[in-house]
Amino acid sequence: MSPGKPAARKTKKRAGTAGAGKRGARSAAAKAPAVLVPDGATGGARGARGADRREAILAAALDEFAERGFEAARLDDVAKRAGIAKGTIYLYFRDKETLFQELLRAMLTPIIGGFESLGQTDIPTKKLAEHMRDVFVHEVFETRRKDVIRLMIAEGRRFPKLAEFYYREVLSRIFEALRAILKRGAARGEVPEQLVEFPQLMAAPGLVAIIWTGLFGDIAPLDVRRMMQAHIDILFAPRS
Amino acid sequence: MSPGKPAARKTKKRAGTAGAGKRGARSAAAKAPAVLVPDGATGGARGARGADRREAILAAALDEFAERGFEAARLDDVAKRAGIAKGTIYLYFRDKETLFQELLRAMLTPIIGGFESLGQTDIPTKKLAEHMRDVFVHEVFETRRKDVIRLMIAEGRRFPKLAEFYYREVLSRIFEALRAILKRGAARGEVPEQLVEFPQLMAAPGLVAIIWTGLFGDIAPLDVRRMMQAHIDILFAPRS
Amino acid sequence: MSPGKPAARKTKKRAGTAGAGKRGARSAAAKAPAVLVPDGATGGARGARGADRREAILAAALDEFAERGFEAARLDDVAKRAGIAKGTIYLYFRDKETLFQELLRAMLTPIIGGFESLGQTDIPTKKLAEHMRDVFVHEVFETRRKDVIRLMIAEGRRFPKLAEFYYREVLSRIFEALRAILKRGAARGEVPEQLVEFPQLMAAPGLVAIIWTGLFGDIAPLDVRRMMQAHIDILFAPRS
Amino acid sequence: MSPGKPAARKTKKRAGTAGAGKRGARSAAAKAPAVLVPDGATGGARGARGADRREAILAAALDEFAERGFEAARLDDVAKRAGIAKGTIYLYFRDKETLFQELLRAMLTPIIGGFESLGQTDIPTKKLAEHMRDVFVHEVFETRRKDVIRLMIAEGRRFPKLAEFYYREVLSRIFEALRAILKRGAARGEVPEQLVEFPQLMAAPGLVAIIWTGLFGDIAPLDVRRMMQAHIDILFAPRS
DNA sequence: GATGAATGAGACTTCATTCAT
DNA sequence: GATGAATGAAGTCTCATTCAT
Repeated sequence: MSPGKPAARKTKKRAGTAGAGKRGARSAAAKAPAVLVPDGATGGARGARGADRREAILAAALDEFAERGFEAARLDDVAKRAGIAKGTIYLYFRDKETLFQELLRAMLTPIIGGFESLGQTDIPTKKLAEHMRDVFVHEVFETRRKDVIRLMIAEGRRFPKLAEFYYREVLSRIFEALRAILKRGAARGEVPEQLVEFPQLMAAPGLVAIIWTGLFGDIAPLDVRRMMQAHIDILFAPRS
Repeated sequence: MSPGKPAARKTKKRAGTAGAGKRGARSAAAKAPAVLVPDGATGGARGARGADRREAILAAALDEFAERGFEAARLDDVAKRAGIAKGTIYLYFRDKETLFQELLRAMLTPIIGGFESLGQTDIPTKKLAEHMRDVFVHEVFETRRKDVIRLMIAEGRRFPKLAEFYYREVLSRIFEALRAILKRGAARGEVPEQLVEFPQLMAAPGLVAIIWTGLFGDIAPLDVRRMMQAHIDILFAPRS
Repeated sequence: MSPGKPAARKTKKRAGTAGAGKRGARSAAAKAPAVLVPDGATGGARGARGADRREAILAAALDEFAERGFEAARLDDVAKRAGIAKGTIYLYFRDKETLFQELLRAMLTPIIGGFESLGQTDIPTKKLAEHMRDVFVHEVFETRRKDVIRLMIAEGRRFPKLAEFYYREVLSRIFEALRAILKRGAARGEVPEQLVEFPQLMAAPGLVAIIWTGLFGDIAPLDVRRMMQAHIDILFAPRS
Repeated sequence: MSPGKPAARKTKKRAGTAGAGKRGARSAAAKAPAVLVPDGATGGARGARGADRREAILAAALDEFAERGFEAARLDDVAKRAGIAKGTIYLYFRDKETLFQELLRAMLTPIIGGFESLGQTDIPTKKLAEHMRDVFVHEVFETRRKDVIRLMIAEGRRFPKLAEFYYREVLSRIFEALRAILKRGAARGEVPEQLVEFPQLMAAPGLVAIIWTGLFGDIAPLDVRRMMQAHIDILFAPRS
């Protein structure tokens, strides 16, 4: 669970990854590709090989970056995990930085999809909020995407372009949609007015969940779902 | 055959360092020391020098680590920024990792102080919350401590010991105090019950503030104070 | 998801010295490879290159270590002498210490060969001794192996494992064989009894030869062959 | 006895000098000074302080150099062991190399004394040889001088001047005296003629003793005295 | 297209030496 | 004279990137 001693760099002998190389390496790959690549691109005849490779690299990169951060991750390990040669990475990505950025972009983009359509329905805002919470828990928190967001948080400052992209393509859109929903809810008296101006307050527990779990998950587990429910209950409490 | 002169190492002239001390180097030092060092320790005759140096290094390290992260920060730059020689760092810290950890420990520990005493007073919980928000804004958000927390968030996973320390020495205490306050507030009907179980919900906007500002501060400024006020208003809204 | 093992790092297994090749790299390489590598393994198309490099590094390392000792030798110079880049060394040896130890092991191991078979013959012990002296002079004293033994003597204390290896794999075997020979010789009255218990006395002039030549060879040359002959004459003098 | 792991340089914490600093540090100092400094220089009033310091440094240096070799020994440790400040060393010795050379010179010079007078007596050569063996065992082998000779052997090649000095001032004189003795012995038929030309053969077991003990003393102890006796018995065996 | 050996800039760390106190 | 904090050259080792096969 815990990432172990940080100073891994100094140990002379590599910590025996033993089985992990075979088993663990693919685990992420099995999940991620569907997310990273538009359907249909996978099934091709021979040319598909290239796309597969790309996927394998991205999946492996996610594992390594998530585990060690951008600087500490080694392309050597990414290659090993992807089951390819180190040089091959450079056939698909200009350099480490590009790999990192494309990984994050690829993983972050599809998040929006679900949210933007939510505003259409006419169900009670609280129900909507609970649905959003479920989506977050299942599609983000219990997913590799949680790690992607964590990476974004940890490294974002050093990749301003990436942060901007994330804001423009993801956050601003989500908050746009959210704001619309909250506005309607406020109009109906279901939600406090203030949320409209600061939809971040609505999302804050998600952020807490990701960070808390990452840092203190082992020492002080957090029941994320219940926390988010509590938050919703507070926001949507009937007010006088 | 004959090895000739054994390693006759000559020290080159100190020419290089001559005008070394750049004034800009002190920028952070001007702020941090007050935090890092107990008042009065500065003026001494003997040990003071050492403490000063230590402070200068910590201040410079904060700048570098905050800007680049643990791995990417170079001790060379830390030294340059502190206006000292590279080797001097090692007179005060065993290695880069120790420097990093001591920096965070030194900056994080004093955070608790202010919070723990808050529970004693008997003023309305909302007022207390607003006071806490002010403390946060002035003592953390508008301070280098904001960067320290950001560092903790970004690198914490790779320094489990540090994360544990932070949880044990800082967070758990703050939440302990917070929980007591909220309990009393809930008993008086000022605060929703759920906050007692999840005091994280109370602190969440602070987290949002730090991360948002760090990543999107330039693109999409956030009025942190107002956001936190909105949050308080929602939590303490009279409920039916 | 979970950070799992801290490192996916694997120890690179060097596919042994299996593949081989000669053709020297530099001065010492011209001599050493024949010693370090079994003949006939040269032909391979693929691995040959790697083995060559390895040989070149070992040869260069021998030069540098012999000239300056373990600590003072610089890998930079080893690389330069081998005609490769600094980093390349680390593709073949984990670190400086490993390089040093593998060098000594590789050079010392084959020494035993010649000696162990000597006991089989039935020629007079004195003739045997003279033959051994010739082997020593040609295979050790006039060879790079002389330097290796010098290194072993000079640095052995700081590498107890290596010293133990040398004793176990080389010396004890040689002395075993020697003792058998001397025992037979003593039974025949050709050799003084005492030599059986202290075969070191038989080998002592070899040690003297190596050390004397190393230290005073230029100032006070020593006719090693004649000295060893004198020693043999004394030991095998007919006694009353 | 054994120097421990060779890679001491890499361990983060210095091998626990703990007790050694107090106890071990003085051990050598207690013995060496008498050797290093002409009698009478010690007892002065106040000025003696300087000579004492010098002695302390030399004694400490011997310990450190013997344990780690010239390159690996750190002046910091020498100072610590001598109970002085690092900079003080430079008040007495120009630099590390000078310290090393003066140490060896100081320790090696007095060795000759005893030997040169031996030739005067008229006792049987074998008795003389046995006496010399006793002197060697007590004054060299069981003494710090053994380490000095070991150092000479290990580092001599890198300090040609020192080797030359040793040869000129020590070895050549000893062998001169030895040769005279052996010549007389040979004339009387007590000793084989050949020894006169190669007195090294007489001294060889001493060399073996020092080196063997240093390298394999722990694994395969050697009864030095008996070995030397055996050697003498062989050399002086009545011959037909 | 793939490979992986090779490269070499660059990071951390050590330690002989200096010098202000 | 002593001190020991400070210096910075130098050494080991890592790893992103290249390129011949």
